[in-house]
Amino acid sequence: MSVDKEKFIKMLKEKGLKVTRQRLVVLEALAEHKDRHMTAEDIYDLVRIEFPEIGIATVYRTVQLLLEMQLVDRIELNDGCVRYEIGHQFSGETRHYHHHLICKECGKIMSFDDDLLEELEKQIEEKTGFHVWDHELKLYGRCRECIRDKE
Amino acid sequence: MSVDKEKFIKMLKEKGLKVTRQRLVVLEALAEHKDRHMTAEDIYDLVRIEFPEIGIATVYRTVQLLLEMQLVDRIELNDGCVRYEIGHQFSGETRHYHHHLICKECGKIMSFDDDLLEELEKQIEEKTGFHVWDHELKLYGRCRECIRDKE
DNA sequence: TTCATTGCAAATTATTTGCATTTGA
DNA sequence: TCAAATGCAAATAATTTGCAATGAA
Repeated sequence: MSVDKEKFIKMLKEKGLKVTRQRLVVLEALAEHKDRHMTAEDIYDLVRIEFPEIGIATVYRTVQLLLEMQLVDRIELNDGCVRYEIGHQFSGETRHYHHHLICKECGKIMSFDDDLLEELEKQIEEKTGFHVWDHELKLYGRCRECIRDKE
Repeated sequence: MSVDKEKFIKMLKEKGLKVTRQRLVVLEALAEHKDRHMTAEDIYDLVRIEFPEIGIATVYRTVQLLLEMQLVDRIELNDGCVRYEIGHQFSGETRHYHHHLICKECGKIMSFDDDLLEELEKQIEEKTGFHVWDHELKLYGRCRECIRDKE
């Protein structure tokens, strides 16, 4: 965690931006809940526990900044809510393939990593001339637990 | 186009719902602009040309109905707008794999069909026990035209 | 000190809802 | 005829913005 924080601080300074407690606290909340895929409200609620004075506008502004810095990713699960998760890039990986398994029954979201789409990207580039930079894959279905509970 | 309309009318009647001009006009707008990936506002603007009395609430309600009937799909391109497109199912295909190539430069959205992910789905089911019903894939990058213009 | 950042409240945007009126079956 | 559907306007929800006060460099 603290390594991530150092990186963030360095990046802020390089950009001539200020290192504020608000910014650090929002980043921490995201880093400590990689799995939760939080909305801005979720982050706000979490962050207020240790920083009650923070305003939700600051959370939105910080999340926006983190998106621009490519430290977090934005996900929409077609339920109308925008969610944020700490970028895989940030966790030390080279290219960030963040795919999601979304259970339509319990709403749980699982992440998984895979390189299978590189072949597909290559084919698309050859066929259409479209150059792929990044992709996002969502798989909807039923998770193991929900399948078991229904049997 | 008219075949689609007949199918929709049949489905409405089966559900005991009424066939209204508003519903037909919204469906038509979507069918005639498969490629446009329109927001509710876009549909509203289009539909008002030939039906100025229509209210935007009716557009929202109709689109909602079409989603429930699985005649249209919902897409979010991570630009904050919810968009709708006539379902591939509706166009006669069996399973609807609607993938999108999104150009980050000009914003153009291209659809393409592919079955390559069936193998991936199989692997996921084996490894995680998650049963996949449907998937959605978005590929971000630069389209052929934008690449050419920059050279 | 000094300008970026913040918190607050008001504004904006997208979508939904209540209700009186209209309309399709 | 009569419940379902519509249009309108008001309500809600999510996000953004203006601005005076605050705080990091």
